[in-house]
Amino acid sequence: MKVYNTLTKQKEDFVPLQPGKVTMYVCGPTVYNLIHIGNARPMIVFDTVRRYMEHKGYEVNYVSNFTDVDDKIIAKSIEEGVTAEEISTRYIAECKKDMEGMNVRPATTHPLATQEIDGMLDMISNLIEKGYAYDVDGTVYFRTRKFAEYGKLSHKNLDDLRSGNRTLLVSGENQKEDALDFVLWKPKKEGEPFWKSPWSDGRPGWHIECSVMAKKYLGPEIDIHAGGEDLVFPHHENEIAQSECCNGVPFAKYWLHNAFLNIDNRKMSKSLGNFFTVRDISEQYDLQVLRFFMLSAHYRSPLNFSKELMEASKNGLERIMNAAEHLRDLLAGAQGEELAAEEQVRLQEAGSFAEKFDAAMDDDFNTADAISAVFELVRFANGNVTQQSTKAYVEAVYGELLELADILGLILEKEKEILAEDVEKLIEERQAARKARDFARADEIRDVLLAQGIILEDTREGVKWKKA
RNA sequence: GGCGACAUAGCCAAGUGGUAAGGCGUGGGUCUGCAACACCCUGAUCACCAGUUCAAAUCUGGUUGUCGCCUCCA
Repeated sequence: MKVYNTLTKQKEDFVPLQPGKVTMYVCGPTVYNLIHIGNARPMIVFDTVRRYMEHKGYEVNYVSNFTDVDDKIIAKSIEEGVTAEEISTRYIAECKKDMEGMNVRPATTHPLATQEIDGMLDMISNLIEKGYAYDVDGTVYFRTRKFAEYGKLSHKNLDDLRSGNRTLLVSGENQKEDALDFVLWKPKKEGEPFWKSPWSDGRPGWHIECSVMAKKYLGPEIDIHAGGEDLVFPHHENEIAQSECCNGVPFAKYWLHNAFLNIDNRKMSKSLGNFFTVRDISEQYDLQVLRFFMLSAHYRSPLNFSKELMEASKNGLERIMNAAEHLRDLLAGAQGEELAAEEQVRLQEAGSFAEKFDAAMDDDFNTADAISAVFELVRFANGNVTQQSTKAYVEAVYGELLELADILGLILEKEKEILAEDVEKLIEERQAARKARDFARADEIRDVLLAQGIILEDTREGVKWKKA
């Protein structure tokens, strides 16, 4: 399996630190509002990475934080006149709902920054002791010049960064020894939440939390650290500095970053009015469609979002769902526990799609290519599985389809819904009318049900219905 | 200003040296009372120019264009 490592700017063979096990840390959202569809991309992409790793037999310890102390959360709490905790608790719950809708599995651990303050105090103290950090009037800064490898992840020329650095306007910032030094701890302002520390009553800087949580839950050295590409600098660069100076070992072996999601080829922003929350999308689409859409491009390519593309994704996903449903129908009536000779041959062909799928995923998680293998399997199933097929054969093909879909986090099984009694009666009446070749009445009933949001389809296996 | 990415059919999107996957959409056909599903058929020489090579979408150089990071940001 090859993965693209931002650190080395190339695809590398994936070799975990411990055979059979993968430790993975993914930077999670700051919970000051409903998550937007941009937040959803790393969630979906790295959830898929996790699923594929597990499919390959790895035991994955997956940690993703919620940042629950931050300027924006405080601003929101002041705006609403409630505590910061109330804001973060609310939006963590909402985020989990959205994740469920997108079929993003809960992490092994979802740590909260506010629950890890002690660990942060320890790490900051350690960095000060070693000379990697300094305290100026209660604010603690990381001394970037002391860490020779600073910049290795983002491949930046630090002198350019320094000279290009804008004037330090923020009060207190001019106390820094170097323009690139960043905050580990900052004193509270009036009315803000705070914790006691040797330096001041205050709160941690943004970067320190991830270093601490990754270490606590995964250890000082981890396999994969992932997040959005905007986090490469400064967030992940700073994490490396903190963790490696504190722990004395390389922090993460592989750094994975997803590209941004754009709207009409522009970055999503509130000021442009092209800002969508996952919740907005869920009002119009099953969030599975959003997931399918996100996986239709490679995670390192920018992806453009639009209504047209969502429609296309919806139709494409429906094709896969239709095939699965068709197979389920065939399975219900199929006989024969043993494959026919011809079926054994055909099944090898079907298996080639799973091989193609794995080959695509092995190549830096090429989900777009993997999806094409799923479509090829769908076409195979639509054309090669019939009412004459043995049960063993139908099961094998159906099982393969479900397995591939599950790696992508797509749920093809539908819960059986029960129709109201009067609707059932109308459907029966329509079947009778069709038998009597009273098509006018049959079509009339179909229109009546359509108005109720129920679509009827007459198939070889009988009448089917679905919600519009 | 510094650094970087990308440019493949109407749309989306794979494809890093050997002659263009897949999906959506369009049009035609088969099946079905019709519709839907499904199946078959339908489409590109890969931004432009030059070079390397027996051979390039794929390598090199240049041009044009789009985008991102350098500041909170997934």
